[in-house]
Amino acid sequence: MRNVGGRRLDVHVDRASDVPVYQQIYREICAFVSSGALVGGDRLPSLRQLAQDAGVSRPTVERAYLQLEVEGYVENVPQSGFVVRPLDARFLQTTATSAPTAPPKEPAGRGAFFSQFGSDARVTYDFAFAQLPEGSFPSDVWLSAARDVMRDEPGLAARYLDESRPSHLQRSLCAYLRRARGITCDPTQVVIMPGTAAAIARVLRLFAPRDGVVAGEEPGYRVFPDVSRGMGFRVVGVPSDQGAQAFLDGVRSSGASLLFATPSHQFPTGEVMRADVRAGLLAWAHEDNAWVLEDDSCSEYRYDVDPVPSLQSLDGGRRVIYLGNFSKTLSPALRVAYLVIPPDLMSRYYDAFSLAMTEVSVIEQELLARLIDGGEYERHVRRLGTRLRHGHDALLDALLREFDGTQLELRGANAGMHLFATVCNGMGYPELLASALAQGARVYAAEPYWFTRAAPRGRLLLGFSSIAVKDVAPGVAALRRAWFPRG
Amino acid sequence: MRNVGGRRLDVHVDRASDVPVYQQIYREICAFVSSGALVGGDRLPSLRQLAQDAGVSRPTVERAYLQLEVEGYVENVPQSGFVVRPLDARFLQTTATSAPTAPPKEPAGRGAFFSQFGSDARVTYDFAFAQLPEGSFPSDVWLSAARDVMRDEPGLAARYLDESRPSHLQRSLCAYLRRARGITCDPTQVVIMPGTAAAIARVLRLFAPRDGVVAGEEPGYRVFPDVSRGMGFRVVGVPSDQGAQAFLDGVRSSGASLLFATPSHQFPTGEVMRADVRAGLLAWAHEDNAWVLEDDSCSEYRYDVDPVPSLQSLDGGRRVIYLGNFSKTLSPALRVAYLVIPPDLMSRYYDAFSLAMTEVSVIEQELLARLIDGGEYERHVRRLGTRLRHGHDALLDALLREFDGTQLELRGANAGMHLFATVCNGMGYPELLASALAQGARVYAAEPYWFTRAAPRGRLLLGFSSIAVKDVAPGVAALRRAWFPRG
DNA sequence: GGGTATTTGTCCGTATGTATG
DNA sequence: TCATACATACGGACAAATACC
Repeated sequence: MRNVGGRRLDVHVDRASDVPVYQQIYREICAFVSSGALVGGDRLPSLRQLAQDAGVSRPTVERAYLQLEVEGYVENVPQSGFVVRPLDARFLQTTATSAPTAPPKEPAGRGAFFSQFGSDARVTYDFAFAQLPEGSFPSDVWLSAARDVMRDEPGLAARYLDESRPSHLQRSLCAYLRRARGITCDPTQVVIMPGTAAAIARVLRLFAPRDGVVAGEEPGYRVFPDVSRGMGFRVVGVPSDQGAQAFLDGVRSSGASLLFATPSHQFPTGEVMRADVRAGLLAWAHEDNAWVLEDDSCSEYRYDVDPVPSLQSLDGGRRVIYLGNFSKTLSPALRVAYLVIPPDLMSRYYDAFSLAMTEVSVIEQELLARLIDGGEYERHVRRLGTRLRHGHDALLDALLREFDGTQLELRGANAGMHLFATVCNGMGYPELLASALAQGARVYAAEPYWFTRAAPRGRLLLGFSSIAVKDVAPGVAALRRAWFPRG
Repeated sequence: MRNVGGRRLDVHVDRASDVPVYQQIYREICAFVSSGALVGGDRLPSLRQLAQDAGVSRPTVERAYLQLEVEGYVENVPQSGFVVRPLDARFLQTTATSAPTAPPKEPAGRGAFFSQFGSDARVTYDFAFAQLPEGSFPSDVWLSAARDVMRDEPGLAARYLDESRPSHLQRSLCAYLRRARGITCDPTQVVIMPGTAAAIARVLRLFAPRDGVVAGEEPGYRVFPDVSRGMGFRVVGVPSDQGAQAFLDGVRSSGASLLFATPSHQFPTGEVMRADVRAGLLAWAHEDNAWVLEDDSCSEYRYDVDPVPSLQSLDGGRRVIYLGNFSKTLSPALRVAYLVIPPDLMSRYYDAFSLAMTEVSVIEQELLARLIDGGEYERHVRRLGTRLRHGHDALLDALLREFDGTQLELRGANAGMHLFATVCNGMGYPELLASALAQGARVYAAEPYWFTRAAPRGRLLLGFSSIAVKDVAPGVAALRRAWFPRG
């Protein structure tokens, strides 16, 4: 056992430093161990010795040694001294080598993908399609509900959630879905998830890996095929833009055990799934023991008639997994979605997720539940709906005024937050977007929503939810100048 | 084409009903279609005809017909009439059959699992081990930060998040982890996840399905093996309670490419991973091209020395994936955890999650970032730390007073939120818990934290984080009465 | 077979009670 | 408290399709 107490251990203390003295001593000895200057079996200098050598008080050294002992660098032999433990220092990072590494490069295209949704100085007229109007979030009722939660439930934040009983939000959503969407279910069937993608992934977990094929509307909400493929499923695209027969044929021949669909407001076409198609879909699900994952997002906004009923309500919730969220009504920033699991899937669900804890802030859950119970949520949705209708009417008017039917075909009017347009001027997607941008207007390509076939030309999304009503007419005029300059 | 206009369609309107007249008409016709009373090709009565028959005005009928048309029950032949579409009604739920189904049965044991964490009238002294003190959540700074966010960022809630740049919270956490835990990373390496389980699942997604074996400390945080198995991994348990050599041997022979570990505060034993073991672990990771998932939860609370450094900092973040959360510092109800992905895993990460959107409320993220930036977070953690120390000291004192070393062995003192105790009275787990409960005290079995081997007898968790200090001494006396009645 | 009367949907507005802010 | 907005129900004028003479 080498006794380092013999030769002097060179510990330097800088009293001017911001780092406490005991930490300086601790760090230097750590560095000696990492660098091999101190090796296993070496004895540290005695407390008094080092205190004297470094010119500090004994308790200061003691504190450093205790830290070293707790961390296991040294062993404290009672009434004898501190002995360094043997240690394989080859891969220990010393301060010298811990230079900041270069930030990892992100893949090409990622930035472009996200920044298309970001702000851009060149854009005067942004026909964004899933954003809410600036300032539409009900901050005041939100904050007041937050105050109430903090006052009424002081223990909520401290406790781990007790998931043995349905939560307040599960019960509130169950009642809301019953009166608003005709959904019949028990609160235990309601699952709160952090966003639609997470909800889709959870549903897919009930199917992997036995049933390898799933189907989704094409064009359709892109997240479904992306998540499915990421989890190892094969995804069949069922044509959602070529009529009822093509759709049902596609479903029947898909061989899938799960179909993702948006019956009350197809994304991106904005159309309603006809009653006969719904009936055919349910017949398929019942006969082939398959399931429909109904994404009911945006069903709240309907400007000519009442909201169309959910597929789940037509089926009595037997073969339909229901999926909704708050992204289009309160805020996409909330990241809250909810599933209703059919009774016959619940045992599968419990097998996989019986002990899973919720992944959504319990505080925000309680808050949401109160907004729903108190009726503030539905009032807010109604108010927002009329606001959106003004944007819808303005956009539709302007488009019909500036373009004729041979130039622009429109689908999905009277609902949602966007129109689905086909521009018939022969331009490809990059050209359509770039020429609009050159006139100060931003529109969005529908191309990404095809995922197994090539997208047809000229399909665009024109959102009316976040653009100011006064900007709609000049924005549409800009689009006409961009696409039909001689018109 | 049958003309239903000929024979009268029996539509009854109840003017006393709460249901609007137009909806009553709509519903009745829907029911006729579902039941087959109206079939494909039938013509609906004309607007005027039905209006007269039902005794309502024409626009009312018009409204019902428009709803039916939008939903696709009928086709509108312009200026001619409404024709019913053919439809396969076999699986359409009619109102009669949609009786509420019985709530699905949950599996046995689920309720028991969760209710062990719930409240229980028999419990006077609850030594809960992961709960925070009632009222410890900083409601006032939270609410005031919420107000600030709503005021300063009115657009935050309306916009979809732009993930092309690191978020505020990513940057704040990066700086915090650097100063508090010695972590060197770029903000792009920080991933915000909705809870620890979700974070573990995301890490595992980087390894599936090529590397089928993962390893975890045993006993250890139960969520890791549960999530891993749920995702199809084989989990090897590495003994964490049998000394350094057994642990390192276990790691080396595991054949795993990922090890889950809690170096700064092993769960549940509460001990610190010694420096020599850390060095050996890093050597294994570097030599075998394996990765360590370091769960640094609870590292903030250390009552004798400074918090012990993270394994990630010793490694320079090369082979260590760092995992932290706010469950033990702010609130488990928040459901926020964070990962730091090593640079050499980032390309794999981008491959899988490049386009993934965050799953944590952006509002809460902004709020957390402000608490961190403003120093309120660290102040809160310090304040909570001293409060927990009082509980720790009281519990340790009481245990050493009531029990002697042959009756009760203690581990993991001076840190965390619980002590790891071995009761040497020959009782099994049910008996230990039940006898304590009979005296009004609740303690927690460590049994679930063994997942490949049988748990040894008598290991318990005694939490000191949420019990009132004044209750500690009588609670411990109750335990002594329960376990050593003659003592 | 063409003009006309009738039936049909379509579009315009208005009144009223209720809920909202 | 009161003005406003909204949902519901209603009536008339118009135009296209159809049936009939």
